[in-house]
Amino acid sequence: MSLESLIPMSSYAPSEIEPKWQAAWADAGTFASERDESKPKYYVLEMFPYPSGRLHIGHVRNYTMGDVVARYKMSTGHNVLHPMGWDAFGMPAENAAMATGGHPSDYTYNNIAEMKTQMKPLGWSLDWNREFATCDPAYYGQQQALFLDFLEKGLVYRKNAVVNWDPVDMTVLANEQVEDGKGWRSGAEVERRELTQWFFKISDHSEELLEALDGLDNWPAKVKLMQANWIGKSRGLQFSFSLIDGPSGHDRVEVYTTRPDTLLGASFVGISPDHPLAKQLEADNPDVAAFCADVRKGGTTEEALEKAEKRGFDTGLRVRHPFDTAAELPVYIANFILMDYGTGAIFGCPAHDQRDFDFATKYDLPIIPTFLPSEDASTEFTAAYVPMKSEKVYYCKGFAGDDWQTGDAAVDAAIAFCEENGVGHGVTKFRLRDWGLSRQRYWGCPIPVVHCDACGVVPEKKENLPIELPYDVSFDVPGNPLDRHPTWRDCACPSCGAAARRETDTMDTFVDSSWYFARFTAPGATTPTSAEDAAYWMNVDQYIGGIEHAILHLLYSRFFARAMHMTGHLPETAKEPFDALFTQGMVTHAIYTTKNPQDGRPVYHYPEEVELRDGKAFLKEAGTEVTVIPSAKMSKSKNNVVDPTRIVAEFGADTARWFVLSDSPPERDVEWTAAGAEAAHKHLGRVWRIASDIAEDTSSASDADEALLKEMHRAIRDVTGGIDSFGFNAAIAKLYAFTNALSKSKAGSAAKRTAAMTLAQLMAPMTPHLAEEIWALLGGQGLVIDAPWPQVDEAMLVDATVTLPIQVNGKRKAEIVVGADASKDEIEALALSQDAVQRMLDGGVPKKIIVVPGRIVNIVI
RNA sequence: GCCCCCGUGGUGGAAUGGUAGACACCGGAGACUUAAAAUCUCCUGACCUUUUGGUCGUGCCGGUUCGAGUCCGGCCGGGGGCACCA
Repeated sequence: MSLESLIPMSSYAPSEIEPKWQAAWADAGTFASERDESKPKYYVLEMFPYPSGRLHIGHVRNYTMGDVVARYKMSTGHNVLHPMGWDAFGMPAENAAMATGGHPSDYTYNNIAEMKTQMKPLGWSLDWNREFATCDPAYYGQQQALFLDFLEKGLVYRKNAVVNWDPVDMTVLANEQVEDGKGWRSGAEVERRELTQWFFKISDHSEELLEALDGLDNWPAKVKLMQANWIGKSRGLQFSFSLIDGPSGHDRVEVYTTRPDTLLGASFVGISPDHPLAKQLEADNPDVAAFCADVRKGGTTEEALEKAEKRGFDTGLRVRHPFDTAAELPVYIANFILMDYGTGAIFGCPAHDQRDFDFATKYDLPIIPTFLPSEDASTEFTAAYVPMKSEKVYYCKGFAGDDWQTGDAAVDAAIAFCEENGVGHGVTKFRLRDWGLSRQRYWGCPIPVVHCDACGVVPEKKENLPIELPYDVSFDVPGNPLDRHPTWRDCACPSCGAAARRETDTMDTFVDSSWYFARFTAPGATTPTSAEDAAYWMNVDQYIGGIEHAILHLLYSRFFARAMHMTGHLPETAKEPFDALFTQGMVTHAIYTTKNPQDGRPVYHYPEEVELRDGKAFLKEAGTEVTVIPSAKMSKSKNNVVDPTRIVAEFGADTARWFVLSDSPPERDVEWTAAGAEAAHKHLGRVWRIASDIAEDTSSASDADEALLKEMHRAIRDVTGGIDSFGFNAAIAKLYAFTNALSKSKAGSAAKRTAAMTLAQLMAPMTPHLAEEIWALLGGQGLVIDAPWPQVDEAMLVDATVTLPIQVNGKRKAEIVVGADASKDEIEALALSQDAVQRMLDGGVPKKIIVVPGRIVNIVI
């Protein structure tokens, strides 16, 4: 035995390979992006992270998907922009400051440094030269400049809006800080309170934001549908009920309805507790005031309002029905009517609206049907009758149009009739509300305006930007530290120079994330964007992020792009900033739990404490059986968070990257399993071994060469198609199949080398380090990332014969192999001659034979 | 409550309306090894059947079609969003 054979054979060692190639890319400046008019540009962007300080496996999946696209586009000759930054303002930093006494700024920048350290080893093709955090004064100063331009253009205004008010902590709470209508710290019952706040006029753009959805061909249909429903365009009738003996200044109640065809079924009028009439009554009547105060308890979310028990207060006031003048309807203040939508007042038709039906039942109001499923009027109503508007129904109390007509037709007819008779007019309304951007918090972008006793609200001068957050603040008491800072609020009025006060509200963090994609095109510009860079790099060709952002972030960004165009910061072509959108699923992980024997409460165990035997899970130390909750969202408190840093240390970045892409379709959730990660690692080791063997192979050409090369071209076709269509899991399945074919092939060394180098190229977007290593091992020129993407030779995809399944009455009975150019008659004859078919026919004649060329034959008997 | 999505073997999943279960995990058998690990080969939806083969099968119920996991209607279950979490 020679000494050499005692030395263990070298093996796949990601800890050596990965830093080496990362250094090689850095040395070559591979990912630094600059304008280059000679190449087509490609801008790929993943939603930037909140710097929590810990990289999450979900981030790994998100950024690896973007990385696959970026690297693939680099290989197809594109000048790729793939930047990274930090969505760095927000509540967690303030909460941390309150909990630990630190400063939000220190907390945030430490987290950024920490997370960046964890991100680097993953080998993502990011251009770190363009990095910024939204809490950098250089960034938010430009955001303040945008705000001032929007203000000047009339895109921003002030009005009153309700917030969650914690009466004990004397502070405004976020929705997530309200639990069951109570403040999360104080436990006090939250009240809805009005404050004057800043708003973006997004509702002016409702129609356009809705219509432009049609042009977003590369957005998921579900996201467009959700946005369309959110914008909520509706056509209806707006008209007034005249008020009988109303308080002074109130002689009518203006209502909006999308179902004017049910007007003769009205049995009450409901107004929002925030309606001017309700406020007037509240001031005069202690009972009304008590009811309104009670209704204002609890949070402000639509969910809370909708789920709350439907309650009303009979004001004693009556209105006259516009058509049935004998009828008087009671006016209720009702807790389920929103002041923000329509006119803040409705009429209730209990027969055709379940909510109104419940309300009428509760307060003993009449239920008057206006249409029925048949002309038989004797049916008793136990629930509201709400057919599809496209369904024809019989109008027993119609006042316009035919007796039998669809709801849609009846609405149109009713609006026309009402307009002719001077009862209101048809109007189009949108559900979309203006975007309230004021936050009564420290850790956000200061709103650059000044309050002057003489001049009112005055915009800050641009040369004074950025209005920086003061560092010397404390978080020992609840509330906004800017409000109680001794000097920061004090300033001179930009208009008259008199002593004035700064606005202490900061901006919603959605503002920060509504234009960062534009800033990445010129992160150092002394204006929000640079015209040349924006023109070259915009739009984002591929945007990737979580489905949880389907509505708000994406809608706000679409609005911002329009507003930035109106103020000269983006070209017209960038009004829809994201050409293609992909929404990826979460990474989940099983939760392992046992019950505490004392109190029966769940105890959560780390995956490392658990071992699996016979399909069951047990605690390693105690041997106790553990309950497994599969596919749960990762949560620190449930001890089921997978730490990418540990995975990279154990298996390498390529394994982590390969696994998060391999098992599930990218738009769906993927469950992280230790077994899956190990399997991915084994496979990469196998690829490495196969390539190493091929590097030393010297066999001559064989008749297996062509089969291998045909397999290779099929792999090129399928992997390329998989990446193009975000079918990463399917692409990886093809790579497994191709690797199996390569491993079993008896082809000569030249063909195998070609196949293995192509395999390296096809794997490079997913496992770039291993791909570079194999490429170098097999004598590839330069870096694999610089090599042009392999091309399919169509001639290599053609097969001489094709296998067709034969069905009888839609069930597969046999299979035939025919020439690729076989005629229909030949195929029919061969299909009929099959034993199984003859048996089924039993001497009879088929009724019909369907031949789908290249696909299937179906014989109907 | 409202809007949107998803549901396929023991598991993750594949499948332009055209052979359901590709590819992988787990499990089983074998090869190699003194042994183990690693690696390699084969098997692996359920039920019936000696082989051959047959029947059932994509959450549930119904429909369209020569043909449905895929399209339509209704239900059940899970997830996302609901405007101050990011």
